[in-house]
Amino acid sequence: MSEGPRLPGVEADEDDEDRIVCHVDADCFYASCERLREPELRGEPVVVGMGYEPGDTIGAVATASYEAREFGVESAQAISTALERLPRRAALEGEAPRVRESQSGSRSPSEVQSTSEDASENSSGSPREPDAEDHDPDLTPEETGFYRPVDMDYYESVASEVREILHDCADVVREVSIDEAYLDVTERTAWEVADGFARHIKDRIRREVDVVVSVGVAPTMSAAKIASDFDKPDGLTVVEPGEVRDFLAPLEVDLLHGVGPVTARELREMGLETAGDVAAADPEPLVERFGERGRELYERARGDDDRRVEPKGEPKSFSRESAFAEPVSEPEPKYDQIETLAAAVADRARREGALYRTVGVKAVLPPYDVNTRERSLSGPVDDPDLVDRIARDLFTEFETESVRKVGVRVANLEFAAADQTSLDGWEGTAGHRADGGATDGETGDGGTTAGETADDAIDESDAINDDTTTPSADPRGPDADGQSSLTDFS
DNA sequence: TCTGGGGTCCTAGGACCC
DNA sequence: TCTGGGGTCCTAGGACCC
Repeated sequence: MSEGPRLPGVEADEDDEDRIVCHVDADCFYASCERLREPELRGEPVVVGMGYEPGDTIGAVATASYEAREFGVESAQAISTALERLPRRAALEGEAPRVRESQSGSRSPSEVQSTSEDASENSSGSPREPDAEDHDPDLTPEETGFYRPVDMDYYESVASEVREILHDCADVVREVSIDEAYLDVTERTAWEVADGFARHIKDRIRREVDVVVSVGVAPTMSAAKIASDFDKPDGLTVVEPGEVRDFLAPLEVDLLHGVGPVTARELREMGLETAGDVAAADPEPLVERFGERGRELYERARGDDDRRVEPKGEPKSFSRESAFAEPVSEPEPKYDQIETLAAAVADRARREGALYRTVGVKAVLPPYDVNTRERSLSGPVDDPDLVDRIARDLFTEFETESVRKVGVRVANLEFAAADQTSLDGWEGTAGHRADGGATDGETGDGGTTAGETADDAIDESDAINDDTTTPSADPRGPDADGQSSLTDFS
């Protein structure tokens, strides 16, 4: 096997074949959540849009219910495109205001009330949406759907209920995203009854949270992932050891995890259409073309994957970005956005207890030209003003460009609570900078850290002040910020 | 599909160190 | 001063995932 040296205490190889890995994947999760609090949406086409406001036509599809997908609405599609294929139900209400009631039959008389509390904090809660377009007299209700904006806080609350069940069903859980997780259930079940165990997980989630999930069970993470996709929605697929390669063989290459449109096209150009083709191919050309990913692809296609299910570690970066309704050339709106995003990112980091050592910006120029710039500091900081100043400075390059989207990011995170002192000690001094402040013992003491970071902050702001030429972007001026940093910390 | 938002990992060149 | 090899960090871009 292509196994590196093992850490002491980890079991030997033969153990790997005995893992039972479960991949649990909620079906069109955001749409399911919307139906939880708005039961009238059950059975209807539902589209949840990101960057979308009720009644608007901007944004993109985050999730489309299966009913909506039948109209050709797809994930990541522009809302404007989705609306062409599936007009808003609201567009009918001016002419046929009773449509919804007649559809939902003898449902509880308080159906409108049930959403009124949503409406109070978020005007999107009511099923009645503002009309954005002219009514099409030829539309029937059956040809329309409901559009809702993403509400992550609510989805997160639902997800945490699901998560609780998952942790109850497995010793190790790796949460991949809000709607997806791997479980190592080796100690909880056996292959002969894995099917029933997976059924049990599905049933519990359905009963206790009223969310539908698809489950894949397999001896490896990659096969379990594909298995859970195999029979969506409400799927349950078990692939036992020894069956993996045959299970994968007929699948098209783009169903393999890590194969997107670009790689799929290149694989096809190499004459590899299915996972079976990849598994039977000479791995060398794959490695030559795709590097390590090629090797991985080859192994995964053969069912070889020795990754263990492990809990997810700390995040590596935080970012926020936002698109303009149309490309912007003037500096001010862009700097305003940068300022907002920088504040949001810095706030997030602070809430999560993260220090950051790198600040970056993103500028997307038409047609879709992604540019990133970043700068690393000599030590980790928690300094919102600094994030703002560095972000502005990095962005000056794009000041006068036409820009359709901007973003701000912090990375190289360090979490105060994390103690990994045993692994990256100070014996390899070569790689370390002279200051070494952050790793210099006493990591728990906030005062020390703040002191160190204040120095870094000042160094940085000085450097920026020197070449900041923006005339009047910031009324307070960079100097004022530098001063406040200094007084805050020292 | 004319393009949202939040992430991860990989690659490649250059700087810099030993 | 030139040459060599190894290692790490930094930056930019790209592919991919949900």
